Amino acid sequence: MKSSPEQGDLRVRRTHKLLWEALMAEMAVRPFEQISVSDICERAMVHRTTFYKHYEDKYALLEQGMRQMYDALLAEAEHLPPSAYSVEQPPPYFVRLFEHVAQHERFYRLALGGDGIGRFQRLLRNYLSDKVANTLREEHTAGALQFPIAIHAHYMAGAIISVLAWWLEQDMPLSSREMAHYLLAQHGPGAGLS
Amino acid sequence: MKSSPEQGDLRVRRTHKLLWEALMAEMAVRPFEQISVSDICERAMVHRTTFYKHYEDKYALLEQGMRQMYDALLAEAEHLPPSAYSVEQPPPYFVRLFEHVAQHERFYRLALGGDGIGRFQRLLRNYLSDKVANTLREEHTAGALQFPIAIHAHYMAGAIISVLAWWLEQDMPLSSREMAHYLLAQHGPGAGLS
DNA sequence: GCGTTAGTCGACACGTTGTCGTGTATCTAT
DNA sequence: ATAGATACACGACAACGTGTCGACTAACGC
Repeated sequence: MKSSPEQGDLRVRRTHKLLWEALMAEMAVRPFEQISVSDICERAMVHRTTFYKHYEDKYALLEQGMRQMYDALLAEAEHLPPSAYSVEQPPPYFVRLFEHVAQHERFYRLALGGDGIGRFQRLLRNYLSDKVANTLREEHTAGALQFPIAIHAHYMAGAIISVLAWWLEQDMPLSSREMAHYLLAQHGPGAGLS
Repeated sequence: MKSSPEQGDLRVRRTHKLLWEALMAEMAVRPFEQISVSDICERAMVHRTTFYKHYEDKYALLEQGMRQMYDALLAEAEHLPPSAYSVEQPPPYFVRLFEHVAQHERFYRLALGGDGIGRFQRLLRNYLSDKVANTLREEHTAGALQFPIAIHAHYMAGAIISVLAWWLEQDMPLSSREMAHYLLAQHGPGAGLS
């Protein structure tokens, strides 16, 4: 119990790390579809048979990485309600979101930039639209709805992701706080989620 | 000049059509990445060598189809300004947009649904954000900007695409006019593009 | 009708994929 | 520290998709 085992076998963790980083490096050069398992293994200096002992194919590897990034986001954000908001102070939830993206910049550049990773964008969009929908439901429980919550939620989710992508593409010229502020400013006061 | 040649060789047009429809049919079943040229040719009943005489690979085929859909959208929408708008009458530009998507439902289901076609979404997002940005620039030429036009434009573009995707996924429960109305209603009056 | 061109056919070398069995290094638990 | 389990490396393998070739046939446009 002297050294915390962190988790599992050291060799396994190393292999996973090597393969993931090799994939990321490869994706920075050419699109995912035309990266072969051989390419990944060669760069990772891992034998190809070893790859197949861990993943079914390259999609499984990508899926796991995506999943981990997604879980990290959930862990950071689950205790932050997106509703707490005053006009001058940008809501901590959205600030945190931008910080999270900045922190994992390399991954999000691949996921949201260029042709993007459709699968991850879908995951993220569903998560955000759920978050927004829940907030909307809490806010006007008795208030008359001018339009379906679902539309509003998907509208916001798409907008957020698009702005995130723009932010990354511009090499993050504004701070997370500024971006969070602008993001909600777009929506206008009194239009919900304010 | 009796029968209008439409364009070019009949055989070529037939082959293009067959290959494109085969690809669409195939994409309705399995994701694009794991569709082989052989699959497409088999379904299209076209010899594989013929495929390679027209396209470099399956990506080229997809690209051409995308391009044609995109050009069709431009042709329909270029003479419709997105700005002409009164609160009760939804703007013709957005109504037209929804109608266009409904008209080519099968393609847009593939492009925006599931994992989507990242490349096309990127094309569409850039087009929409340009459109929005131009409108914004015209509207308040002298008005003080509360936030960068670029952010606003990308915000709107992402929102529109996301709502379109939702609409298709729900099997289009609302009319194009209703959707266009809701789309702008989200944004709230006085928040630009109104 | 005649020349041109698209399409078919079979075959080829090449790279990638996924899966073996065997041997070796390295981790975990006692 | 040692013994047993397990991850990894290695080489080989068949199966498949890819992209290209030359020669033959069918269909189109003028």
